[in-house]
Amino acid sequence: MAGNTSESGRTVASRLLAIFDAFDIGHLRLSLSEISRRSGLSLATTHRLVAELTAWRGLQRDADGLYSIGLRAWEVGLLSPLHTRLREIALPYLQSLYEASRENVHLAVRDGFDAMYVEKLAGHRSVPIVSRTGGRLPMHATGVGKALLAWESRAFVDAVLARPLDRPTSYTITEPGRLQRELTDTRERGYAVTREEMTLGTCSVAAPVLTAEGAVAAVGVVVHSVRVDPAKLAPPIRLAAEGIAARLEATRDDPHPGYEHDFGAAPVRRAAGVPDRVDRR
Amino acid sequence: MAGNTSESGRTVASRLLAIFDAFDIGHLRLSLSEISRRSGLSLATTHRLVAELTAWRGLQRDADGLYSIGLRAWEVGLLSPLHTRLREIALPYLQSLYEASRENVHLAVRDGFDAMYVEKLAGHRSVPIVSRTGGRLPMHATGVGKALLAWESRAFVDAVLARPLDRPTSYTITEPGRLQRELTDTRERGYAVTREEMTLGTCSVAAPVLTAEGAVAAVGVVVHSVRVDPAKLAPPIRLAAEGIAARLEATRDDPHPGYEHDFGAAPVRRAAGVPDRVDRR
DNA sequence: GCATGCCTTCCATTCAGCGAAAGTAACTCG
DNA sequence: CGAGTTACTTTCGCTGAATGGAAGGCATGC
Repeated sequence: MAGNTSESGRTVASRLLAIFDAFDIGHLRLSLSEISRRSGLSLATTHRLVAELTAWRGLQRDADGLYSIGLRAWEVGLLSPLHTRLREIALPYLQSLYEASRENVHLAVRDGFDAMYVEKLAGHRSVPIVSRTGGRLPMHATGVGKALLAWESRAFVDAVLARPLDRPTSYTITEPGRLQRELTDTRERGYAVTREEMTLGTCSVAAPVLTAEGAVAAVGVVVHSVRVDPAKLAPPIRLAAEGIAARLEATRDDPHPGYEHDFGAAPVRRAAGVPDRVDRR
Repeated sequence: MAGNTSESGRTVASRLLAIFDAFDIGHLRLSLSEISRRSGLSLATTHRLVAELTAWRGLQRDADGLYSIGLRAWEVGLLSPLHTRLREIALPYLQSLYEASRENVHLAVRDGFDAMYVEKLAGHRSVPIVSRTGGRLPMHATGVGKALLAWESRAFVDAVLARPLDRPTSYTITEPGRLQRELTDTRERGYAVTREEMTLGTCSVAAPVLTAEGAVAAVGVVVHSVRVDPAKLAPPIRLAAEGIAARLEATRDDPHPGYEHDFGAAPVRRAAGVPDRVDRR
């Protein structure tokens, strides 16, 4: 870096991003020292960069001195096409699906080797489950994951199978051969089914959102094992997935279907005299 | 910066963040040159920093060469307490409110001088409105905004009144005196009401989420003007707001109520051989 | 074929960024 | 009560990472 010593070749940008990387779902609030340790940066560097991030409100410092991800980071993240496009288009379909089934409804995409949950609808009556918006679960053990995987290239599936596969329950399918067959079935059937492979007592049915790009997302429903009949559950899910796919194709060039009247498109005010939080102590 | 010439005193970190700032709801997809222009960075610098951000997947480059906010930025943003705590706690209450009213239900916080929408529930039947998750609207013209403002300090309200106030409709209240009185009424009444002040034909009722910290959020409902009776709408909204406040107070020290079983808390895999998107061209 | 716009790479210059170290502050423990 | 611990903040002199101009490549369009 510009400067003194230590790990050469590391850019300032990578250090700044390492600070974001220090946070995850199990570490939502960190002290300065913890950020320093988890990011591998010296305390002095961490201090300076964290201060800069905090001024931008990518981080926020709570009353007890701990840092967490800030409002501005949240705001910027929501500009992702995942939110503004995919989720926006999918939401009405997911809503209908939820209202028809009153069960957990999921929208997921593939990210690396994980299924990443973009949206989750759940009511009081739904089975409580581990997924959460912004969360990741293994592809081979979830409905949406298998739906995504089944339409991936052979090479990609092989890459997945070559890795050690998590086994959250004793029903989880981790044998390459069985999983391969499972994926073939899924593709022929048009939808994926899991039976207690992620969580004991719950099953899921999921269908891919198929566009010219392939399976860009998957829609799934999670229910109690006892009340499941995949064949009955599947048609409305497939319909929702196909509806989303059609809307995606139809609006391919429209970056932001829906917000023609974009009030609030004004540039974000930077700090300058705007009290972030009035001190009430 | 470490380096050549130009605007001295600007840090690398601020330049990196300026790249994020180049995006907003009206500019979801930008070319490299556009990012360069909008951020005020030289093309070479932009190129380098954008490349670094893209490698981290804070940005993504689409098939047509345009950049947008990436999956990793979205993922990190969702670690904000706004999402993991406030929204998580509030969601069941908002759901009930939605199911009871079948109208647009909002959860908002104050950010600077704006009301910022943290969550929005809407069905087909609801009035179509301008708000969106992650969006901002002026405080003086919205239900949730007035609910937040009414419990702010006198000094803060004065600061708001001292600024030029947007006037989206002819019903918008911008006269300081009237707005002050409106806020006093709101505080006495316990909830805020707007009548076509943001959008013609719609009204809203909103209540603050009051904790020891003050009005940390607000819950609101937006309906067609014709079918509105604020006094009837208010009780369930206040109940929801109070429920949320109580849960917030009760879980004050629990950073993440709900995810005891945090599957997926594994550290995020960095790039290294994980195909972000298999090229299917 | 020339102009235009966009992206990428190269490179000499130089100042922003670095970490050690010292300072401050809040607790704990004997 | 003082010594020790842990966490955070600030200072400072050295230096190599970051910078932007320039030049090259590659599309469009006229």
